[in-house]
Amino acid sequence: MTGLSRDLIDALFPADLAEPAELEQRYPPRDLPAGAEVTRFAPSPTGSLHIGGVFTATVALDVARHSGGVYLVRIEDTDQARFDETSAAQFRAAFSYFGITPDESDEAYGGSPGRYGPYTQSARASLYLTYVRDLMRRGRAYPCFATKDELAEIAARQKATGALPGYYGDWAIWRDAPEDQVRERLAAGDAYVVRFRSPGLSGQRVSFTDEIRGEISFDDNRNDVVILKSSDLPRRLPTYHLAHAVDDHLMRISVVIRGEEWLSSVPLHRQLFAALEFGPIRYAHVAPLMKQDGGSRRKLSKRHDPEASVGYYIEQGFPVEAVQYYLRGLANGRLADLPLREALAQPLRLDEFGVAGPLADMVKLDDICADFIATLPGEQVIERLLPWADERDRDLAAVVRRERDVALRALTVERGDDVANPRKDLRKWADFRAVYGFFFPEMFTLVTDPADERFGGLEPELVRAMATGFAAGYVDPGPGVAWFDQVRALSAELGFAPSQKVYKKDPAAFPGSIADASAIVRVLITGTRRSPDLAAVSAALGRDEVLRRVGGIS
RNA sequence: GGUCCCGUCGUCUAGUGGCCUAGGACGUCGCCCUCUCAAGGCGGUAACGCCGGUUCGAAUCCGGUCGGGACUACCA
Repeated sequence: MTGLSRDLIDALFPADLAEPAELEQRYPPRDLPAGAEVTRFAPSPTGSLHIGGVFTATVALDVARHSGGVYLVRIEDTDQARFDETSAAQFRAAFSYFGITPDESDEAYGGSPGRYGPYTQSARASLYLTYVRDLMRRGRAYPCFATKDELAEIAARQKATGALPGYYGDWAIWRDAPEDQVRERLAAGDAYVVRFRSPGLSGQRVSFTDEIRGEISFDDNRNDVVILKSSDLPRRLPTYHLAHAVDDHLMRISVVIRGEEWLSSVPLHRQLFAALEFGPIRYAHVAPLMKQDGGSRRKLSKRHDPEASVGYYIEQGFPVEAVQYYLRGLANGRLADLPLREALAQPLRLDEFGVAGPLADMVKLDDICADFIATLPGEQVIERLLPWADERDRDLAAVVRRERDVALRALTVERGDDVANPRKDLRKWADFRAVYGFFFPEMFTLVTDPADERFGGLEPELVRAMATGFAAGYVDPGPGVAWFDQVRALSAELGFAPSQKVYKKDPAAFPGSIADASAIVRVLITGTRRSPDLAAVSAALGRDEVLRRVGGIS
């Protein structure tokens, strides 16, 4: 393990690279009170954000904020082939929608650039090179010229002989290659990667503490993993492993909160930290959100599940607080039993996390959302609805703005401070049009055909008689007025059964029951057979509008 | 295949040797209320994966087994 000579190594790198010691000074430990945590969320820019990302980011942000620390966003774009340039805008929109704006990040992501930037890995390329060179100079990393074919062949032989897969031991053909062989390939212009010289011995165990899972032990890493990608790529970028070590150290992250899929890489990461002479870092591995798939479950996937993308929540207009409340409940079960406002204010605790991946339950989310919106005063419903509608339903936004008073009155129907059991008919802003649209004259189509199927197949003459009679004797709803009595009386006059019970006893004796009779009025006033309380709707609509609607048929 | 993680009602969970004939929430079913919905009230349904052991006593501790998941890339 005599390394390569210094001049050979240095010739591989730009001459103006900083030394590790300089970087230590440029990015000094943060001046924060004891106990303050520095956390980060590090997504790859491959399109829209995954809801699991919002989950992890929420946790990271919460841990930082509640400890008086810093939460930052770093973009992991070392895989230039998968880079999607729409990501920045989508991420930023998602952060802002879910209220998880970073303290520090590149400007495009909503945070303010701090002194630990840049916060995008491709812009940090020379930083990684400093450490790769340093590792090589100290014999802890080496160039590897193995081609894809050679690697495939090694893997095949390992499989055939039952050997453990990987690039290690005798299989690591470039690990101790003589210097002249390296020079020869270099001179020939062959492409190479840089591999970490793993100090791990086969069979050696290592253990560490995960902030969520507690004590965990693994076989130590023995693979000489690639830390710097191929020299024939347009840009010399590191793999995730090296980037993680360099960035999280230089950004002075105190606890790495990331997906569970990284758990088994921790032994490697610890070797890297040690080789790089970085201080220790803590880890918390969060289980992924799952989706029921037939008899088993799998990770919620952007490809297959619309609810995996944050775009879905934004488009549908799920209220942020409700989504946050749901997510926090999944993180710490204790919070799911608290009222929403309290649960949102309570700190998330890493050691209270469930270790198994929870199933994302959209039905439960709906319930939480409906509950939440039901507690909102009308003014606030409108205030939250409008920004959503401006983006997703401009016609609706225009109508609600123009007729704000109508919207406000509509939102007093069976809801509001004085109502014990408010209606829970809105789960997300996209529901508004369907549920409340009929209140707005401009969005309401008059029902003019007495044979309309919404009347349920009643004789057109009967429908017309009900309409005319209702209009003729119309009494406004008000205090002390039993508004529905006028419907009841008219219904009896026209021969309808006074109740479902009576009607069912002898269906032939009546054209229908009071339910069918009131449906006529309901359809005329609201356009549908299912609506909130008619008296309350009529009060919100006002006498003129009610009569205009009922008059559509006579 | 190997390594690791995980395993309580359909779902999220409470539960850390006796308070457990296993509690709550969502769902679901039934009833009540009722002019239709949305709600609301009341009630029901339903789980400790399995097998051994330790113990006076186990959902809780141990071993095994089965099942699920992650990783095993020059993707992150």
